[in-house]
Amino acid sequence: MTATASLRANRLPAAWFARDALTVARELIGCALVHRRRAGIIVETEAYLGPDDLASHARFGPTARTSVMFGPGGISYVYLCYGVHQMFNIVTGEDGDGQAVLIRAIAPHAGLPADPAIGRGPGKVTTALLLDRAHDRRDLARGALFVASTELVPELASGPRIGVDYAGPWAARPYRFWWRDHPAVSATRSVSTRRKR
DNA sequence: GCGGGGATTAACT
DNA sequence: GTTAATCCCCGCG
Repeated sequence: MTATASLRANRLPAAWFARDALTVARELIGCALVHRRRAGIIVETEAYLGPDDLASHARFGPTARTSVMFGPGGISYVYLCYGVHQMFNIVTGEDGDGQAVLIRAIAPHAGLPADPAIGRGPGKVTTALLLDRAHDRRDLARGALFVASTELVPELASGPRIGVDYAGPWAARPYRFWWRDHPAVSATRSVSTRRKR
């Protein structure tokens, strides 16, 4: 059995994503993000809570681009940032919530060079896994793109999200989560820490 | 239509 | 620390 085939047996179902973005963002750390024969361990995420969250694309309500965020959890949301980089997000919560989690960094796991920089940063995540906007609105409960649980038990840290200084009071809230001291994390700024489970 | 800005990155100084 | 690359989306008219 190949590495990604065994991960497939641990694919997370749609119901796993039908929870609030903060919970999903925390619990995604240590899970595997898999696309075809490539897989990375998620080591950094950010939660975006809904239309009230002034850092979120959902702040304008559903639009042609962001309507997927207002659907049920477990669907991908991929968009282009700065005209250059593709960002991979997972919609969470119930239909109508507008919540999502951005995957900011992965550590190489299968089918990738053993270089911690390969998935360090949100634009690098999509490059490493060969994802682009063609993978927008995919159902992660089916198909070649999915998330799988692992036996890993990361030590979690949290702090403010990156690059959202325009979001007023929302900018400082600790909605970013990462695997503490992991070499594949894109920034090392630490505000608080806690242990998983 | 038009204009401003952004959930970034790498390659500078 | 600063900046260029590069383009779609959104809000407004």
